[in-house]
Amino acid sequence: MQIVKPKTKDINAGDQNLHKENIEKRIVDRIFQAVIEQRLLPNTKLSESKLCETFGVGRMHVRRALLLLSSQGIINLQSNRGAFVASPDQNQSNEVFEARLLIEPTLIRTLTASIQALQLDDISHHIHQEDLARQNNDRTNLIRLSGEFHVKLAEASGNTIITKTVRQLVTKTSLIIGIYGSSSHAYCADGAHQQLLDAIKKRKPDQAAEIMTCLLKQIWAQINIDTHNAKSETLDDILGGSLS
Amino acid sequence: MQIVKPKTKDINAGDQNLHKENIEKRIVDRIFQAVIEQRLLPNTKLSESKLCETFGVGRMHVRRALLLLSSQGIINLQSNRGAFVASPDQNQSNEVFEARLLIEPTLIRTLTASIQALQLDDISHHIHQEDLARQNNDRTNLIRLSGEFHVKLAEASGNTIITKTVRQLVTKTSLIIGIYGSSSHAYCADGAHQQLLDAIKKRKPDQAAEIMTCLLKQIWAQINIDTHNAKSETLDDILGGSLS
DNA sequence: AAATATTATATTGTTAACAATTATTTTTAT
DNA sequence: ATAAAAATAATTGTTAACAATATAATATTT
Repeated sequence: MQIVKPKTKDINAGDQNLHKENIEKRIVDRIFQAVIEQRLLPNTKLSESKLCETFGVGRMHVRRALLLLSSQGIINLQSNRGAFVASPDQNQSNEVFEARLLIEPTLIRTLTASIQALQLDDISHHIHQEDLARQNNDRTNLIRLSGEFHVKLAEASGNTIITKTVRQLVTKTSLIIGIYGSSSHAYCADGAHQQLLDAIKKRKPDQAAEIMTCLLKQIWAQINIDTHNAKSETLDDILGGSLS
Repeated sequence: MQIVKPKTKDINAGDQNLHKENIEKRIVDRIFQAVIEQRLLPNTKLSESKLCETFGVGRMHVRRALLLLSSQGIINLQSNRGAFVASPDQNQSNEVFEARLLIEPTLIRTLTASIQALQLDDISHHIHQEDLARQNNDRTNLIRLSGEFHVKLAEASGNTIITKTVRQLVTKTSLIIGIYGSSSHAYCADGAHQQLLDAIKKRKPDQAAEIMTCLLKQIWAQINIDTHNAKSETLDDILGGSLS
């Protein structure tokens, strides 16, 4: 028997080849992250050539990534015009909160029974970081951490389908807050996450679910208030100041 | 002012141009449908050239559609090998049922309060069709109708996010049944859908949610039984018959 | 004849050129 | 100077050729 001919590709297959298959998904993740952190605001145009430069990939991969983002409602693809970060209207915003209210309280309820001590510690540490951001009035980080808290809870379920769905909803929530949220009330109420954690630790599923419900409803209500205020302000802006 | 030059494209823009922007999504829907109806079985290879012929579109659109299907877990893309209809393993199967148990009972509970008479009639008619299929031992149609029943309920919520999520879960369930389900118990129990409808009509949210929970658990349990049986059969097959 | 090696074929992955459309700038006319 | 028209540039959409890989078929060796 002869010596097996080494396949040059497999030998030097380090990180590059491992990830080469998921270029589109990596681009999608990066854009997701930028949306969550509100570095990418609604209606921002995502031109193909710029994305090619940014990520150092060919146009094909960028276009495929944009298709994926479009299918998840994070961007809108306009024919012959390009890709724009989504700008959810009132109706879409309601859909997001309805979906979150449908999923997350029940998720917490089931989680209360199954969650492990290690995961609880991780979440506890996360809440501490949120507190720091709040103390420093670091709004950007606070929005990101608030969102990631909910994703972390979903991850604790160990269910990748649920995790993916929640991440999508959280990302859209970031967009909604970016559009409609005032600077004052754009994230989860102070202490709510700690209360949630306590209820889980005490293994009180109904209480935990109730806190989650209140939390989400509060954000939703605040956004509706902000929207209402923003609309009247906008009207003034459009009509302009005094005529003198 | 001159007469505006007519744009030839817009004038004859019938069905063709209207839909031309969503070629990928239309391909995705067709493949979804084929999976739900179990015409496309797990591990079936979807070659690009054949799909091009089938749908009469270019390779680019097919490849983009395959990417979307892959991102939803309906197919697997293997590098340089092609696209294969997903074949969920035990773990993925559990994730699907856990997700359905998380979403659908709560969905029904909220639906009980909000659903309209017209939608109830539509669902009633749907159940009648299911009964017909059952009487005729038309397993293929029964699986399709059973799945569509759950999608119809999601649609009744008026929430496109929920609808999309449920459709995805139902489609995966069809795959799972295709793999693990025996011919006898591969769809929702007889009468369960009618019971569900009755509970909704009587505006009993808890009862409706409970029925849905039982229904899903029953399918899940049956699949686990079937899987167990299938495994021992497979072992015999692999080892072969007597040695004489 | 069976197993391996080699060649040929078919399929997927990528790139680059081209076509179609939109956005921008320049020109022209009032 | 302003507004419409024309020309230019930039961007997106599509196609087709090419490269890389895997599968199938053929030939070779033991």
